Amino acid sequence: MAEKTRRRGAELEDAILRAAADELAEAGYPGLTMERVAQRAGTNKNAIYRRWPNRAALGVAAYRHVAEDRLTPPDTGNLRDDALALLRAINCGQSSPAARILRGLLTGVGDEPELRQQLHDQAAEGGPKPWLTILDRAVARGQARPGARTPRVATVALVLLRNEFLTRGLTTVDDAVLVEIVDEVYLPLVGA
Amino acid sequence: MAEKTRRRGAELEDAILRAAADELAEAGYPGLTMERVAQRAGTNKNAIYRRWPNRAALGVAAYRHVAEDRLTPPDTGNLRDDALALLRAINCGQSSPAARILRGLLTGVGDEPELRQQLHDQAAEGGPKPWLTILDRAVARGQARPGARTPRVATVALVLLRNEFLTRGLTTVDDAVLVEIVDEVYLPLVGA
DNA sequence: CGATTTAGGGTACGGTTCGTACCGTACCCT
DNA sequence: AGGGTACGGTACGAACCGTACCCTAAATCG
Repeated sequence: MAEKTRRRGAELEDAILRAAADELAEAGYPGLTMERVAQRAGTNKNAIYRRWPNRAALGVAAYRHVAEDRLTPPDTGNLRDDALALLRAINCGQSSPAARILRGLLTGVGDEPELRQQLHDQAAEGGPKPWLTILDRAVARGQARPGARTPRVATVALVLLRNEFLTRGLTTVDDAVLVEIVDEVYLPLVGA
Repeated sequence: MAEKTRRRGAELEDAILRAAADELAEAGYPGLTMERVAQRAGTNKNAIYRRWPNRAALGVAAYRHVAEDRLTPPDTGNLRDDALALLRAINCGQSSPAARILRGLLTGVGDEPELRQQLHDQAAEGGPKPWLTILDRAVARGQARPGARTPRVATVALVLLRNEFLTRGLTTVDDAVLVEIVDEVYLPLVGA
């Protein structure tokens, strides 16, 4: 009968999250179906609903699994190149399916502030940490003013890029836009 | 029987759009249901699907119907107050229930690039024009550098506020956030 | 003024998906 | 060995989308 042993606990949970992440990558959040996730994970909806209360929660949890690859902040010795490298990594990089997924999640989470908070915190494209890192180095080199080291200021370029994704509905933005964001906004904003 | 004459054409279309806009304002895009719109408009889904191919198209059309009021840029004689006034007008949405609807649509219209394009073109909280207007006046007063008069730079505050709406899922942002956006980002960016 | 065309009203239906409930069974622990 | 827990399978109700069908009011035209 080729019966494998019945999975339990963490092993099964991991399989579910992996299946959900695959579905997200293939069909995006609108295509994330509980039944298909269950089938792909070789289990049933029961095991899913015992862990997450609804589809949105599963989606957010699975997104965690996908977007695990943190951006490692570049260190070119030049703030402009660092910022461009970060934007390009988000834009072209492997996280471009992640952008689509994130967009779908933002639409689907609805009125659940807790899930939105999770998305916003850890979320999206590495969060504020890499930006604060490159800013710290720039301040040390005298290329940025110390007052710029706040999350709001540091992530302005990220927010502008995200805005391009959201309003234009694209998964990739023209490189000239990245240059424009850096040269017209980011450097004048944080520069000394 | 108090039978009113059967509505047709533009009259019925107007009633449907009005009902859809009301539903959008109350429950947001996820709560926009064809059957409820039909019931609220005193008709049935038939009349709706004869005019719009699907739910998303109806949502965008309903937004169009109520989004006429443009923001008139304030003129306080002070760039900081002008910018705050614009942000507050968008935030409170008192100028238009349309703003709230737009937020719901932006978060709710998922993977339909055509509709997203329509929203982005015609809409978006007044667009860059009022921001360019207050910047022009500020430049004339010596409160802003001339190079800041580009759409990308001028609308940074708007984009940051929109980002708050989208990532936090709120319909209203705390006023302190507006002040932070203006003082930490906008003024340092455009100031001379 | 009567006949024809058009468009709205009412309703039912298929398909899909969410989320829940029930029941039998394999696994873990003591 | 025995019990509690968690998994597998399945069926079900509810909501919603989009479509189909028939009937009727209204506009249009001969």
